[in-house]
Amino acid sequence: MAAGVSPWLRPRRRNRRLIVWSAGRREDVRCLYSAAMAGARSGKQIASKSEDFDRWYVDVVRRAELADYAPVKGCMVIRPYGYALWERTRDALDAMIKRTGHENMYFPLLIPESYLAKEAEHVEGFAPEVFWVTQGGTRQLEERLAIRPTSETIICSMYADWIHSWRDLPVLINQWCNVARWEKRTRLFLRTAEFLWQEGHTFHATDEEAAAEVDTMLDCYRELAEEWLAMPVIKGRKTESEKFAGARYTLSIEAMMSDGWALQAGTSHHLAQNFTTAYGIRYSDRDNALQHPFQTSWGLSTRIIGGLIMAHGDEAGLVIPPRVAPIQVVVVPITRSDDDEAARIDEACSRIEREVPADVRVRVDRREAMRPGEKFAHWELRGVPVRITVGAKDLVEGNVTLVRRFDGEQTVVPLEGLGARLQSLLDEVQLAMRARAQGLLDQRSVDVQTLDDLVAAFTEQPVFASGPFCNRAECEQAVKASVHALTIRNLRSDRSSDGAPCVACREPAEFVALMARAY
RNA sequence: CGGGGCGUAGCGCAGCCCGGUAGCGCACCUGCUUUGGGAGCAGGGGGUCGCUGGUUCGAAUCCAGUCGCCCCGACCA
Repeated sequence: MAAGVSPWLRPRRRNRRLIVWSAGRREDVRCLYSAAMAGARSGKQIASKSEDFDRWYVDVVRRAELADYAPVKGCMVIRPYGYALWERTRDALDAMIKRTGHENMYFPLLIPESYLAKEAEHVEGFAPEVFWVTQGGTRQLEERLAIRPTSETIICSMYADWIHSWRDLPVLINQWCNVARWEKRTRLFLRTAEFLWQEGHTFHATDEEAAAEVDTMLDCYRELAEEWLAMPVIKGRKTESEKFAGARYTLSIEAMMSDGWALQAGTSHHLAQNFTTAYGIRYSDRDNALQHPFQTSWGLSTRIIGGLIMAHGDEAGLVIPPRVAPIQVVVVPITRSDDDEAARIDEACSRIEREVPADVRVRVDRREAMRPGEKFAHWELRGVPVRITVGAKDLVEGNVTLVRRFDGEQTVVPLEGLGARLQSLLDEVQLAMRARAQGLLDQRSVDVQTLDDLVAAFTEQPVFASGPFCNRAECEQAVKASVHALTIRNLRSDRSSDGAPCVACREPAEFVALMARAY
C-alpha cells in the first residue's frame, strides 16, 4: 500500500467484488469512485474542487497539461493535449459551419487605425482593449496598426470592393484565427489576452435573411455545446448594455458550470446595416437601386474549453465527453515480473488495440517505469472517458476490467468482443454526461417574480434565476444591484413572460431574463 | 485602475525577524527489488535566492526602487 493513500482505502479495496458482464447483462456493479477520488487527492496534484473551485480550475488546466502561462501577461501556451481537445471541438464546429453553406478564408492580423475607426459605436466599445503596433523594424509607422480584436472592420473594408450586385449575395464566410484584446483580469482559457476562435461574417439582401442567419448559427453553437461537449445551454438575447459594440442585437448561449455560475459560450450578432453603411458597402438590387446589405457575425472561442472543464470536472480532475476526447479509451496493463504472464497481458493489450473500431481513439499505456496506480491517477486527471485494465486475475477468466471516468462505474467484461462493444459504451457515456449536466441545470434553476425572490434564490448557492423583465437599463441596474456579482445573462428565447410584472419596476414585462453570476 | 498577498531548483515550501556564502518534500537521473489505486532501498544531478541600486569586510536575509504573478473590487468571448 502506498504511503500517502488514505487508510480507509484498504478495507474498501478488500471488499472489491465485481460481477462479470455475462451474456450482455451487467449485475452487481460496485462503484469504487470515491475510493479513487481519495487516492487522487492524496496525490496532492490538484486543489479540492469543493473547497477551492478557482484553484482547482487552474490546477486542472496546468496539471492535466492543457495549457500553461506564457511570459507575457494574459497569454497562454496551449499544450498538445489541450490543443487536441480544441482541435476536436473546432473540427466539429467547422463541419457545421460548412454544412450550413459557409466557406473559410483568412484576413490579416493587422488592421489600419483608419479602418477600425469608421463605425463609431464599435471603435468606442473596443478602444480599451486594442493592442497597437506603432513601429516596423526601427521605423515609426505613419499610421498605427491594430492587432485585430475582431475583424468586422477589415472584412467590411474589403467586401466594399467585392460586393456590387444582388447576385453577389449572400456572402457566407468564416475564418479561424487568433485575436488579441487587452484584458485586466485574465484566466486560462476563460479570458486571455490572445485567444483562438472562429468568426463568421455574412452579408444578406434582406433584414429577415440576416436575422435567420443569426438564429441558424446560434443553433450550431447550441448543437456543439449540447451534442459534443455535453453542456446544456440557454439561448437568448443580450441586453443593450451587454450586446456587441455596433450590433443591433446579440444572441448568446449560456451554459451552467458545476458551481452554478454561467459561462457565455458563444455569441451571434445581427449587425443590420450599421457597418455596411459606415464602410460604404453598396450593391444594385433587382430594380437597379443602390442598397446596403444586412450583415451578421458570430464567434466561438477557446473559452469553450474552459467551460468544458468547469462543467464536467470533478475532484480527480478533468472529465471529457467521449466525442471530443483526444484519447477515448486508455488501456493499462497490470504488469507482472513473471515473464509468461507479462507476455499474455501484453498480447491482450495488443488485441484490444487491434480490435477496436478505427474511429475509437485508444491508447495502451505501456510505460514500464510507472506503476498502475499512478497511471490510473494520471489518466483520470486527464479525463479519459474509459479505462481498461488488463491483469492476470481477470485474464484467467478471459476478462478485463472496465471503468467509466465520469461516474466511476466499474465492470468486468470478456476480452472477446470487447472492441465492438466500446463504441456503444462511449455513446452511452456521452449521453449520460449530458443528462447529468442537464440534471444540474434543472436542479439549480429557479423562477422568480420579484427582486426579493431573486435575493432569496441566491442565499444558498449561485443559481440560474429566470423572471419577467422589461429590458430597461434602470431595471437591469436594479437587478444587478440586488445580488452580489449578478448579471443578466440574456433574455430567454424559450420563455415568454405573458405580460407578468417586471421583477424590478412591476410594469408589464415582455421578456424572461436569465439572471446569474457569470465568468 | 484601487485594496491585499507572493517572488528561494521543474513544482510546493523553509531559511529572512537576529547578515557569515542555501536547505526540505515531490519530481528528475542510475542500479536493484517491485507492479490489481499515486512503490522501497541505495547512489546522483540540478539554484546568478525576480531584477536594479544602496548599506556592509560580507546580503536570500537590512534599506530604496523596479518588474512580474496571484487573490478581491470597476470593464469583457
